[in-house]
Amino acid sequence: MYRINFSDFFTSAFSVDCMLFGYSQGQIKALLIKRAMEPYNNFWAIPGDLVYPDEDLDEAANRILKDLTGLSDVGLHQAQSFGHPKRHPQGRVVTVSYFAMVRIEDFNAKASSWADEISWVPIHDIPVLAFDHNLIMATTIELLKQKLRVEPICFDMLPDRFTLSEFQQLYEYAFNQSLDKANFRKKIKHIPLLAHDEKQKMVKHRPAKLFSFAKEDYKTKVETIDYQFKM
Amino acid sequence: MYRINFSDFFTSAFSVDCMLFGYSQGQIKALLIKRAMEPYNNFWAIPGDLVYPDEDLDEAANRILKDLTGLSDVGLHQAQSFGHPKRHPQGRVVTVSYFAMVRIEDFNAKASSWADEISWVPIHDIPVLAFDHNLIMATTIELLKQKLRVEPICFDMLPDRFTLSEFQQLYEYAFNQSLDKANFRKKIKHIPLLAHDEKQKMVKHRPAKLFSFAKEDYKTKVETIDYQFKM
DNA sequence: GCAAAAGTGTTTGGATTACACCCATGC
DNA sequence: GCATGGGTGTAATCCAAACACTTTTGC
Repeated sequence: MYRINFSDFFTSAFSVDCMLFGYSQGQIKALLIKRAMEPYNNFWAIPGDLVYPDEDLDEAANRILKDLTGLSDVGLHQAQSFGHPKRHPQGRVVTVSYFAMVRIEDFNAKASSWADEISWVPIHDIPVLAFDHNLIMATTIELLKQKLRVEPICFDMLPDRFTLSEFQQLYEYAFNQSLDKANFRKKIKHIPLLAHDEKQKMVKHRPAKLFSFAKEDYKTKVETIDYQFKM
Repeated sequence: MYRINFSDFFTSAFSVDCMLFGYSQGQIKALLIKRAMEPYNNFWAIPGDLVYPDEDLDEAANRILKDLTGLSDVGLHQAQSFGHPKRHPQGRVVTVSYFAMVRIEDFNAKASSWADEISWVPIHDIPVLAFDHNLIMATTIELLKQKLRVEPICFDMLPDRFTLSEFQQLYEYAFNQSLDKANFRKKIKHIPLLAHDEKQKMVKHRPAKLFSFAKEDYKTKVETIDYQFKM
């Protein structure tokens, strides 16, 4: 029935690659680590790790995220799986890629046992990476962009309180096109935002109003009316 | 560094589940097989198989498709991976789900070594399935619906020559809502279709014109202008 | 002629676009 | 006062929904 023994199928390992995306200085950035071990020693890579035999995929992704950032309860999104037989030099390792959005300012990502250096790199300037990580990165960034269009995940990257221009610039960077300010503001009218009395400070022009995303209102809208976030 | 030996990670297997979708009698249907072996003997299940240690994931998906239908060169779409440690009773098996569209009339799907019965089941009437296949099926159907909105994959399910009403009914069934005929025809104006002189036959009403999807024109449009299929 | 579905035109209101203009702040 | 972005209004246009109507076939 099979050309090998049944038990010979149970000789593979799994890893989870966990992409972190954040937003700062008008750019969407991905967290990369510099590997401090073979193979691909000293190459930039996507944070990832092997999955324990008794661990669920989501669990492993959360563990890696926790190790790297100290954060838990971050919304994780599964992207794609990659399984070329030769993709890992030390054996058959199929990897499942995940991604999550974080606020870069909220924490200090720390080097962990597998890395001695980390860096936030703009998604439009990704260098050559270890393994097949360039393929994984490119595929995942495409998925991120798709989700930016239909889910309010941008607010997980923006600061808790943000200006409408910051919001706009995020989309301008993601889709690499400039948008008309007035039209952008009309387009987002449907999104439940909370306007604060607080204003921007220390800017040498008219200070902008600060907003936050009204998550609860959003959830209610989704459940009650047939609301679909759209950008 | 790890709480188990490095070699103990290489004790897992992975499988590929390969959902086939087709369209007949106004319904989108999925191909299910009745298992003819333990575990879950006699349960309906998604066709799938273990992946050989030297086989890529896409390759395995193509192999299963070929075994089942005799078809190759079918557009396969990767959906999601499922890895709960207890999802398979015989060991750690992570599964990657794929789906593909086929023309049900074009071939006779045949029972294979793992199944003695197969059936095309409307996606709105899926029974209880083996393993965690209900979860996999539901997730994949959602993805199918998403792709129906932004990629011309419906034409892989429709007959080579179809009427505009058949086309419309496919979307009506998928999204479970009726659509206005006149408006539907305006909405699809942007899709490159080829009108044939041929007409529907053997119908007791005005025969409808037959169309096919102009795949080459579509590709050109995507490459030259910034065209995006949208439904 | 009648039933049934194919196929088309018109009106309306809401969204999208381009563009112009005013406002508040630091220096 | 001026530079810099914040913030808003308007008119033209496109698009989608609702609905009515004509056409072609079998019986």
